[in-house]
Amino acid sequence: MENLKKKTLGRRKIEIKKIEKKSSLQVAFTKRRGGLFRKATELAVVCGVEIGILVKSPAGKLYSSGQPEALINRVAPSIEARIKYEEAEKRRAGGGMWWEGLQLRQLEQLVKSLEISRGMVAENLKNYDPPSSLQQLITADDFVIAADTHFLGDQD
Amino acid sequence: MENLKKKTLGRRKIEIKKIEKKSSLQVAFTKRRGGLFRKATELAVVCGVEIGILVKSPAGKLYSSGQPEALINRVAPSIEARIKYEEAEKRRAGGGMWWEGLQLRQLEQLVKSLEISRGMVAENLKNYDPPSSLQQLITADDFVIAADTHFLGDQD
DNA sequence: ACCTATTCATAAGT
DNA sequence: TACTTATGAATAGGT
Repeated sequence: MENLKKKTLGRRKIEIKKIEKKSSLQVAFTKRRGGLFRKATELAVVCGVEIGILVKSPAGKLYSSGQPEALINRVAPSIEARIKYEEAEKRRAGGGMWWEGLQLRQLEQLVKSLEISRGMVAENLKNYDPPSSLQQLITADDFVIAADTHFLGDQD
Repeated sequence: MENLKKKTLGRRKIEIKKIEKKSSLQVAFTKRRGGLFRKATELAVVCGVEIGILVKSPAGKLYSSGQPEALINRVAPSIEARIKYEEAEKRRAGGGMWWEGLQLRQLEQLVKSLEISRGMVAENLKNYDPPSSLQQLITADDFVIAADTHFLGDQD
């Protein structure tokens, strides 16, 4: 006679809250990271847009999808804009913002440093093809860059 | 008598390739961006990890989920590490890398600028709470920062 | 924007 | 760790 017992209970509804059991968390992280990166790739292709994702794993490793280097070129301008805005806002409102303690020279230096790094990184990355052995150095520095399915290391 | 006609065809399988019809692309982008950000938030909560996402829309607007500012602190070290690695590699292999044209001083300046911006941004963001009116300036500069569902603007 | 049939993602179990 | 599968969740197309 056939075994009528179901092989699994199938997917079951879960609460969106931190999983405490370590082995379950590891499995969930791997599955969900894969799903997230796949969705991101689909969105990028289907809609023809640029996407960058960075995920720091429970073990502290860094995974990426898309063009994470390009993120600097996206984030830096927003920070510059914020600083410029808040500098104006400070004059109008009369102080009290977080950069109060900063010297004007420091502020200028920050903006300039962002401009420099943004420009140079963008320029140099144009014809940059990462050597695979780069992985080792980065791992040694406690930074693992893993592009989509090409992830590294034994954990996560 | 009941209307037996199905109300919709339901979801249908699609090829993962760029949608050309503009209105469909707009709808797909909005839906998929929302889905991606929701998934990212779930992953962050369920697994207790840090995530940053940036998406540039078809119209050029920038949307984010997670802590995009913090990404600088993740990406910058990897670029620094890359530069340091390749500097060593250059000496070993005898040249031919992309930074060949850079003066040593420029290289040092780049690394230093990344360190400065990383440190200062991290320090200052600690007790930073963005004013809502920041949105306007950033929009004017052709950059829209939209955190998850709190997105801005009329398009996308 | 809403609906819903259908596809897709995934929690558990093995 | 990889595979299975029942079920929950996301979404394509229509309205």
